[in-house]
Amino acid sequence: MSAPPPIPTLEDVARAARVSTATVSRCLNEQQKVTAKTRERVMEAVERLGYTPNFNARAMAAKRSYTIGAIIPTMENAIFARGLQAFQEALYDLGYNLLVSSSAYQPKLEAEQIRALVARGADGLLLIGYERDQAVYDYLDRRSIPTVLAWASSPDKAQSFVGFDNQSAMHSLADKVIEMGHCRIGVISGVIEGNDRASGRLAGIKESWQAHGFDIKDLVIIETQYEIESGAKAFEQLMTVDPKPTVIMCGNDVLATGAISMARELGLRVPDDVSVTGFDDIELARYVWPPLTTVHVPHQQMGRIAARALVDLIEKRATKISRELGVSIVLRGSLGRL
Amino acid sequence: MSAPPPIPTLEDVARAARVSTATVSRCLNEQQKVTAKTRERVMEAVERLGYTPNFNARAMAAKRSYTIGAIIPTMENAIFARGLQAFQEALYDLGYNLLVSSSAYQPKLEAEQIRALVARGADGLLLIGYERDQAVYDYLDRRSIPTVLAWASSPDKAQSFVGFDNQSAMHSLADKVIEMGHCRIGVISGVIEGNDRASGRLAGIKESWQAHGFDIKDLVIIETQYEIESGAKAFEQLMTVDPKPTVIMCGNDVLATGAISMARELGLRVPDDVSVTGFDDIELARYVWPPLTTVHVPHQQMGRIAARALVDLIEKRATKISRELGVSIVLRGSLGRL
DNA sequence: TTGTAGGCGTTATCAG
DNA sequence: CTGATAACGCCTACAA
Repeated sequence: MSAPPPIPTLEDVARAARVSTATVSRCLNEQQKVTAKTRERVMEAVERLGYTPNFNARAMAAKRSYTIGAIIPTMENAIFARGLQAFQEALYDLGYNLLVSSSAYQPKLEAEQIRALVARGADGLLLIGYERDQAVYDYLDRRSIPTVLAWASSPDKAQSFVGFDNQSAMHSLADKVIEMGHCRIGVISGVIEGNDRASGRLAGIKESWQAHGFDIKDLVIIETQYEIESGAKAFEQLMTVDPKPTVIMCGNDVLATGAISMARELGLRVPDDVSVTGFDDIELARYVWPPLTTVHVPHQQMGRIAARALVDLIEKRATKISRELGVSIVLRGSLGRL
Repeated sequence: MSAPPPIPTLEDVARAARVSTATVSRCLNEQQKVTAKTRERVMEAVERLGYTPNFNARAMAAKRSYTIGAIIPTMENAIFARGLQAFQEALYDLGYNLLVSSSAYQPKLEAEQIRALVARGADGLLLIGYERDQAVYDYLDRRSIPTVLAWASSPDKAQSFVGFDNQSAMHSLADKVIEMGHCRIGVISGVIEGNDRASGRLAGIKESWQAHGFDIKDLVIIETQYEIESGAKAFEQLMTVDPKPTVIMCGNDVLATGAISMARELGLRVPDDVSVTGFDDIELARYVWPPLTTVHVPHQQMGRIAARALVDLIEKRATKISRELGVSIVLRGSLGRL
C-alpha cells in the first residue's frame, strides 16, 4: 500500500511524456531545439510528477554548475552584507546562483572553503582582498577557476579585481582630519595580519600623518578585531594615553560604533571632547549618535560590477578585469573641527 | 609542451598508487578498512597530485552530501547572524557543511531556494518559522528531507522545531511595559504577512494589552519592513498621533534602533519623553543609546541545538524534535517608568 | 526534431 | 584486505 517515496528522475519524465531523456533534457535547457508540441507534453509531465533536476548530476555531466562561490571574512556584521546582496542579485539575473561561506578572518579556513567550493563545482569565485598564500592562487590557476577579488585593489597583481584603494581612501580621510586641526590621533585598526584592507587603511593614516610632518611615533595604534566590543575596549585604552587623542580613527564603522558607545559610557561628548571616524559607511553609520564621519564605499555598485566581471571571465568574454572604484569621504557629526 | 591543466581524479590517484579506485575511496572514507601500508602509499599520491574529491560525484554515488541547507529571511542585518554562526560551527563539528541562502522575506523565493537546496542534495534543511505553504511541507515530506524550524515554536504542528514562543515572549515584555505605567503604546511591527514571528509578537502585545483591560482600538500599530530606516519613519509617524504614545514597542531591535535614532532627530529624549523597546537582543542593542530594553533570545544556544537536532533527524536517531527555549526580558535604559 | 549511447567521478556490492 | 563493476542522474555528440 505504501509506495516508496517517488523522487522522479529525468527518465521518469521521459517515460511519462513518451519521449527520450535527451528530449526532456533539451526542453529544460535549450528550449528552442524542440517542437512546441512535444515541449508542452514534456512540461506537463514535469509538472505532474513534480520533477526537480538533480543538480549534482547536471553539474557533473555538463562540467558546469552555474554556481559561483563567495567567501567573506564574516557574516557577523553588516560590512559585506549590502555588497554581497547586490552581487547575488546581479548574479541571479545573469543566470547564476551564489554560494556563500565565511572564513572568520582565518586564512587557513578560507583556503579550506575555497577547496570545498571548487570541489562543489563552482564556476568562479569571489574573494575579499588579495593577500593570501600564493599556493591558493596556484591552485585556482591550475584548475582555471575564474576569480575576482573585491573590497580592495591590486593593480600590480595578476588577479582580476573590482574594488577600491583602501590606503588612499583612508589617506584622504586622515588628510581631512588633520586639516580640521587634529594633531593627536589615536587609531583603532583591524587585525593587520593577513588582512590587506586593514593594513592598507592603517598605512593610509600613517602616510598622511607623515606627509603632514608629524612623527610616526606619536601615532597611537591599537590593533583589534572587527567587533563593536573590541572597538569599545580599544577606545577606553586610548583615552588613558597622555596626551589624550583629540580624534580616534577607526578601521571600520563597527569599531567606530564601539568607540562612540564607550565615549558615552565614559561621559565624553563626541565630537566636543573627542572625535571619531569610521570606514565603510554601512547603514549603521547614519544611525549611531552622532552619525559617523566615514569613507563611503559603493557596496552595491561593487557587488554588481563584480558579478558581471566574474561572469565575463567565466564565459570567456574577458581574461582579466581590473576595476578600481571611487570612494568618497562622508562628513557627519562624529568628526569635529578643533 | 604545455600540458592541459591536470585535475586529478580518483582514478589518477589509484594509478599513481598502483591500487584500485575502490581502495583509494576507502582510504578517504573508511580508513580502518585498509592496511596502513597501502593507505600511506595512497595518501602520498593524493598529496603529490593535489587531489580533491569531486563533491558532486560523491554526493551522487553515496546519495548523501553531508551538507545541510539553511534559508534565512535576510542577511542584511544581524538578526540571524549569531544563531547561524553557531549553527554552522556545531554542524561542522558533526561533520556537516552549511549552505546558506536568503529569501528576502519572500515565500515564493523561499520555496525556490528550498528546491534548489534539495536539488543540490542537501541532507537536511533549517528553515525560519513555521508559516509557509503546505505544498512546501508536502514536497519536503515526499522526499523525506529532514527539516528543523527555528526562531519560533509550533508545538501543535507536525514539524520539528527548535525555537521559542514569540507571542508569549512579547506578551511578557508588554506586561512589564504596562506595569511600569505605560498606557499609551505605539507599536512598530514587522510585516505580518507570511511571517509568524512578526504576527506572534504583535499578538503578544495585543493579548497583554487586552488582559490589562485596555481597548484594542487604542493600540496604534504600524506595520513595516525590518529595516532601521523603516523604524525611523514609523516612529516619526507615531509621534504625530494624539495622544502621543509614551512608549514605542518595536518588533525587533533593528526597528527599535531606527526609532531611537529618529527620536533624537526629533529632539525627543529616550526614555524621558518616550520609551522604546526591541526584540532579539542582537549585539547592537547594547550599543545604541540608550541601550535597548528587549527580549533576549538565546541565539547561539538555538543554533547549536538546532544543529544537533537536525543531524539526529538525518541520522535517524530521532524522528521528531520539539525544543522550546526560554527567553528573558532584558531591562536597559530605553524603557523608563512612567 | 528526436533518439541512442557513452561518459562525468564516486561509492558500494560482491567476489576473490 | 583488495579489485572489478554496476549504479547515481544527467548532458551531449552522433545518428537517424
